[in-house]
Amino acid sequence: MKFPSVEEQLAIIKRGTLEIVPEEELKNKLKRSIKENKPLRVKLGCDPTRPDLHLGHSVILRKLRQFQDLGHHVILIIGDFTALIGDPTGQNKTRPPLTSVEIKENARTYLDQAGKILDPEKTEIVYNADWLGEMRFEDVIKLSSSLTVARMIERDDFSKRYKNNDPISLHEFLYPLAQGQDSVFLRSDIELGGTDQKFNLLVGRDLQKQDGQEPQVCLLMPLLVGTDGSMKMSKSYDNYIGIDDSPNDMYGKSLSIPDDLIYSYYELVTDISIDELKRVKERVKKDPRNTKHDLAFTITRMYHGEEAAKAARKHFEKTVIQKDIPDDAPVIEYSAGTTIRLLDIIGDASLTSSNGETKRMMKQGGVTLDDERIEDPGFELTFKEGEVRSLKVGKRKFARLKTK
RNA sequence: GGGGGGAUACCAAAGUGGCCAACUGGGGCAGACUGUAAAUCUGUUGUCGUAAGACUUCGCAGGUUCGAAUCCUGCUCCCCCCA
Repeated sequence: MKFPSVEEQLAIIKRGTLEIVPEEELKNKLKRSIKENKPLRVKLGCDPTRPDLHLGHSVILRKLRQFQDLGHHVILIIGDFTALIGDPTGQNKTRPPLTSVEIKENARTYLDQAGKILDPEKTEIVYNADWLGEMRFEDVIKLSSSLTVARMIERDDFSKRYKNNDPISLHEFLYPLAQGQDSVFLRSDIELGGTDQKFNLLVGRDLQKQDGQEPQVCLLMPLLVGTDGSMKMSKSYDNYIGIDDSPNDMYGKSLSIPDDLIYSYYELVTDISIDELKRVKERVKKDPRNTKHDLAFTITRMYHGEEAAKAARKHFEKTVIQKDIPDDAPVIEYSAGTTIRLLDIIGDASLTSSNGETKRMMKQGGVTLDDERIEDPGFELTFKEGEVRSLKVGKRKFARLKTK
């Protein structure tokens, strides 16, 4: 394997990266790696508590992929042991512990999804229970002597919880130490993480130094802002675009981001070249609409391929712009002569979660049958031979009513 | 070990015997508008019922009362302060 020059590597590594601590050390590591023809060990710990990956996670995973493409060695740590603690970073509550069965299950789905971004052939996967689970209480005590309480509680998340009279369990203090111990064990050269992970990653440096190792370089990626345009992308805020989302959802959700996020999405979650990125910057100002549509297309194509992306674009134009019902709407069949209330059809097909909700939607004008608003909850229809009607409930639920 | 406070719908938070299916904010949903599933504005937000109305819900289990989220008893869980 021949490595590109330090400058070329840096250009790629720095794309979208918020902070490199410290950059000088990274340069030295890269230089040495070229000289000795030895790949750097790049580490990412993942938390198998919430296995549904979204574009926010993809920012870091894609960065890892870039390291792989540059020829470096990537190690993905499944935090099966640390999941027993739960990363307190940014949390306002103690996390509920998971059972080991759940953790295993989650780890598998995590790897499945991460495999869409990383090169699975070149990824070393390790489980941190393998070494953390072996430590003796004595080792843990020694480890915990390297951090002071003052340093822990000056962290924003902890100090807030403390002030709010929210509980902080002692074991949560151990999380950064456990994560740092991973770096010691794996002798990592670089660790990736979101900016909110800065504290945890820096602890790794301390512990490595204490162990007599050369400390790792910390590479901090920005937190991707979610589709709501204000908070970080997260499943719990429901502002996320999932890696497993359907092409239609992916396309639609991508379009819903505010315009001023277009550039950073191109930078952080797509694979367009650095040159193209420069052009995007100009284009956003002149033509936000099409730039955003292209972004949605590019993202959808990355995860579902060209054809699916085209179909998703068409679907969006049809349903959202023209407010038509899509071709692939589910078909509901009743036999000829059946007379039934529309309310019951919607209920039977579970297009809403209760009859109350259906009625509410009807009252608010959200239920349409063949382009005609149905506001009367008692509305009945009779199925006639050979008839097909289109039903729309709310913005995004459709069905075709057919006579059997 | 001692003392104090708390548990209310998806979340936060009012309510302290009938006017409570429960104020308000966030979130969600719908409508209008828009290049957009963004922003904004408006409406809506327990279940069943076309409706009238009925039923279930305020940590859990009992009790008092014509009537309880609100009062009493026991239980569970949580937080703070002092040591």
